[in-house]
Amino acid sequence: MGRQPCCDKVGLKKGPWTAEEDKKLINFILTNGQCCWRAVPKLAGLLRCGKSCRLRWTNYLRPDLKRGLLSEYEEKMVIDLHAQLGNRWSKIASNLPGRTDNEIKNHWNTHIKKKLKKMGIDPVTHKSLSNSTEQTQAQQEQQQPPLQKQQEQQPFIVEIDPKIEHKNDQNKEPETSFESSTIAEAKKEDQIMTPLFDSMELMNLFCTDEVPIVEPNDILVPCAPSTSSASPSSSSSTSSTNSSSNNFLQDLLLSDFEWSDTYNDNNIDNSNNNNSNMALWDDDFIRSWNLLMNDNNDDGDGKQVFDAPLNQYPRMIMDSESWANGLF
DNA sequence: AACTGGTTCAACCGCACTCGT
DNA sequence: TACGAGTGCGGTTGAACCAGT
Repeated sequence: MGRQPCCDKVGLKKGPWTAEEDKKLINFILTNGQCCWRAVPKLAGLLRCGKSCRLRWTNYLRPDLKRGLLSEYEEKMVIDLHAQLGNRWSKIASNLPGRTDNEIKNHWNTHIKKKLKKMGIDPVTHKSLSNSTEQTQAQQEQQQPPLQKQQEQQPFIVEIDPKIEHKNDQNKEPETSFESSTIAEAKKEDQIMTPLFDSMELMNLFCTDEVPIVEPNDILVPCAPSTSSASPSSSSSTSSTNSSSNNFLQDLLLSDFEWSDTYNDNNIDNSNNNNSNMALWDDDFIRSWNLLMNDNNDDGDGKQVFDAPLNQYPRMIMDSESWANGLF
């Protein structure tokens, strides 16, 4: 017996989301939190399937998402995690706060794969490409040692968040021999997390899979003064945990802001709790939400840079006021 | 300016998994 | 245990964008 489609596809809209749809979805989730995705489109007044709504939210609208290309550091993490986990993008993403599996998958396919090939590394096996002669291999290794060698030389070891792994491994995970041996051994020794990098440790404490259900009272915060919105200089840089973003809440006069209990529970043992929170609410976050909250009624002052039919809102520009006034 | 080929990435599709009954 | 609904995941697609000619 075949599975029923996730939704009745008749009359449902497909393709790129419009700003209007985004607003509806955000508005609904902010008001009601994330509930049954199947019901979301109906309740939110969207002609979309629930799956599409979930995807749109998790991959694009979620407030904690970073924007922009992956940093070198993140790229390294992806490569190393991929060496351990293979194409399990969601697991890889769970070790990269603010990044989605889709984003990482795309970045892998478009950037990292090529880079590795250029470096003479097979992106699948993470070993030197076999078709090269030993000599050229040696040359390549001199120029750019394969991953394992790199790790020996400058031990960049991406460790998998044990919380995530243990959680996931409650259910059997078909693993390749390569990765299973690595991970299983690490588990045995119960030392998956080796704090090679403090920032790494910090980052691992936040898992995008553990993003709290966003409750309205978590997000409906006083709107940031427009001056704090997205200075152009803070472009879509990938490392959002800079000093300025660390003061983000203070900048917003939100010192009493707190995450929901769920979130706090997840981070209760995090001595750097503030920092991890900050990572969620950085400049990019404000900017992206500003982008989303643009009102179509914007009075043609040049902020709206997309043509109505295209509705390629990801690239539109606007200010904080529109976020405050446009949606609620 | 127009065309073309390559690149990027948001979104879709279908299968797998989890959970409740 | 079996079944169905809901959700998650990874592969794929296609429209938009970009660079070269």
